[in-house]
Amino acid sequence: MAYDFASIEAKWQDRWEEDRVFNVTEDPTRPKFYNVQMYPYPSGDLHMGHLRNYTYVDLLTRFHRMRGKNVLAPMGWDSFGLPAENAAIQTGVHPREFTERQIVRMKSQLRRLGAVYDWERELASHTPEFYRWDQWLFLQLFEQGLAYKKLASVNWCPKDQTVLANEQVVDGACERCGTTVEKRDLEQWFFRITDYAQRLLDDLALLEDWPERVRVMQANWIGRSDGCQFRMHVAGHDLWLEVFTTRPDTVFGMTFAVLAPEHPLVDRLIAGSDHEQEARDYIAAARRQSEIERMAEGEKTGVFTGAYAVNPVNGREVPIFIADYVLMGYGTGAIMAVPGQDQRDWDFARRYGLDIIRTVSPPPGWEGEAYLGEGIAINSDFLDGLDVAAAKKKIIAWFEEQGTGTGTVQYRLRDWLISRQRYWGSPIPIIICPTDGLVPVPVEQLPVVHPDVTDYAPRGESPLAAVPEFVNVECPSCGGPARRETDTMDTFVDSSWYFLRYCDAHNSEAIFDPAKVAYWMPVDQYVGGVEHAVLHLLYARFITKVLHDMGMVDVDEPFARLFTQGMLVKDGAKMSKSRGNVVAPDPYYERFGADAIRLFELFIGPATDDAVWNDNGVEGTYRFLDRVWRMGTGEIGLIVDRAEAAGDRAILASAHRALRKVTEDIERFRFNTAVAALMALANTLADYLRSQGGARTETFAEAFRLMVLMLAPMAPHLTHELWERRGHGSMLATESWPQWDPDLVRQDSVTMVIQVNGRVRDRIEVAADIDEVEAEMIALASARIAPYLEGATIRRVVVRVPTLVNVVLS
RNA sequence: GCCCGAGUGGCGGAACGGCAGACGCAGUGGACUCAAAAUCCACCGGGGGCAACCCCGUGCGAGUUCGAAUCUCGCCUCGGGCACCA
Repeated sequence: MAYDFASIEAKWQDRWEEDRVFNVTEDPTRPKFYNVQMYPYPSGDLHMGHLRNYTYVDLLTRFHRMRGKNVLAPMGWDSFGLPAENAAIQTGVHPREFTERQIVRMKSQLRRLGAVYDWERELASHTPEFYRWDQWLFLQLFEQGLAYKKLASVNWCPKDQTVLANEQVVDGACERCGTTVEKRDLEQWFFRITDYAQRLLDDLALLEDWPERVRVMQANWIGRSDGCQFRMHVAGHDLWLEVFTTRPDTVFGMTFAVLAPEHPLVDRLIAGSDHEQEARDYIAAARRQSEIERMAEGEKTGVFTGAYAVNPVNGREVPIFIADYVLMGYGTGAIMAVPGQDQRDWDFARRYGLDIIRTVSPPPGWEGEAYLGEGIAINSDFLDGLDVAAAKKKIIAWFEEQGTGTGTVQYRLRDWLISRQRYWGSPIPIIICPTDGLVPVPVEQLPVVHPDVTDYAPRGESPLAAVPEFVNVECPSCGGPARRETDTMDTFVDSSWYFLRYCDAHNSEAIFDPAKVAYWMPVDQYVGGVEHAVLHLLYARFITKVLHDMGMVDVDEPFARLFTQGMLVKDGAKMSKSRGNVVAPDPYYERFGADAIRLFELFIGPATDDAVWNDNGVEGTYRFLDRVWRMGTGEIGLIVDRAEAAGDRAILASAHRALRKVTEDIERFRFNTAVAALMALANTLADYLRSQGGARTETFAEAFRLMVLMLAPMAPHLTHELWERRGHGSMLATESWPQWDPDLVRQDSVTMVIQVNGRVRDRIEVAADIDEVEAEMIALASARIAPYLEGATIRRVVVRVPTLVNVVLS
């Protein structure tokens, strides 16, 4: 009888829902397990690559549930964002309608996989019930000075007609559409994430159960540099130039200084100088270029200002240049240039014929250009003879004594730009009043809801700006006429706190009840793609810390354990709609069923690694499941009066060993080997059945029962049906995960390998508790190794009981 | 350029410093069948041998060790992250 997966799947998907098996509440008597998958953008159809992730999370939900945990597995939708809006531009369909249709579709596909969630906590960021609290959160940050608006040079995507956060610019292009990003000076809203830079960096150390590479990526992104900021007098001007350097120890080697083209002092330095026109042309050219164009030049270019800076340590006057290799956004936008110890300065000095002075002695035989390594200070007056660290310390102390400089720390991290000039996001709840400035929308007026518009096309400002009844309001403070802010928030604002909202998803009085959050947080297991290593994961950590500081969340870090799964690859590329290499699951559902798909997704390779799609793989796991089904549903034919046979203890032992392996493998996210262990067990049981002439003994029934329990989180439909049919109970999902019996797991006899000079020459079955003397005796008595011993001298015998003896001959 | 990973059969991959290739896919041969599908059985890294067996083999080259896919060093290749960040 073939396995009728279609009706079995439908039956159990209904049962899990009707019986509310995975709906949970706070229960202080049981350990909790908060299991969250990064909530998806509702893009509609799931392909095999997506199903891999959903299978992992669902397996964890079911596994931990069976282990007695109070498991919360919620699901929601990251449902604001550009795809719905771009679809609206093309079709005129309201983004809400489009989005909600996609959600319905995606939900049915999750159900079809057999993925279970506490759907009563479902949330979607595009709903006023949700984004009301986005806006509330914004106002909290605003009150604390953590949300602010400023004129800044920002990244602008000309295609999407909106600004982008630094984190959303990849290789100088828009992360979403790939268009080269431009720089524009615009008034924009920022979150002051830089206030948290040090804590975000320090607390990475607490995240022991995060992948190392994600922590490294975040640390690099935050980019702490310890250095020194000092000021230099501009000769002949009443001006001082502030520079930042990480190598203050090399200050005696400064032969010029450089300002970024956007530096505010530039104007005054060049005014009236012989070089004024040349400098203005250069600055204008630099402004026209994007950052990647600037970099693509390769050669470092610049222009002399005509002014000189006075090196505070030796009074030497050095020329001040303007060059676009110095960035306004980092440090002070001005540097001291030490070509002897910095390759970029070296390149520039060579091009413009500037002096090069070495201040750190390179090792003998050094033939490179700028020397960046360790060494002893030279040509540096009172620093001479010191190593780099000591020289840094001494020169910083010197600057501090003089009052012209100080040791400082710089971060690469910039404030998070959260304004977007688009429609489909949370409106920023601010009113701009000519008299009172930026006035928060009173909390009781939240949410600020999108008005419907007829034209979604981006025009450099949000389509909301075209709706007078939305824009024109009374100032809540003075009652005078005012305008609403029309920018919406970056969707990463939504995703930086949604996992808190799941804890109390329907609270209409507050963002959440801190007591409920205290029960569920932190997220015990967070699962998602590594592409979020610096975006979402950094923002979520930041917002959690802000809420922690407000006393609303007791934890300081949101995600105790992070798992970043590998991607599914086909034809040499990540499976994705845009690449056109997706494999749709439908034919596989129809031919092999959800459990076979799930099992293949688990089996395909290590969960952390990218895996290559194989068209025949699902059929393979289907064959395995079908074999299990046939084994479990054949005539039971229990031999009750049968004496225990030799193989009985062996198959029980196999089942218990598999149980230990499967348990440990799941705990370590080694799902592929867990599946392999179950396949091996099924093979063992099949061999046993054959040896018994097909009769199902009680021993078989027990071993089989264990196998069904182990398989339950992986292939839930089939195992639930077998469990019920075999009379074990009506709901496998709530059964306890079995415990292996150490007596059965223990091996009585093992294969001992006998090597001669490290090469295997014989294998002998021995008792597992054999002692070293006996092992050596047995080994040396082996007929197989006798020929090797002839005429040779035994130099040494290495014995590792009970598995190995190595006879070393001279 | 800097910082991480990873290189094992035809393929995906297994392997506490101790039997390389578990498990599966593909393939080959066989059983069942009028035939096919499904299922079941056997084989399945390369070379030699009738065989028992032997030799070679985990990207390349050294090293440590009784013993290395695994540890160390140096290369090569691929993937990822960062990148005029002073």
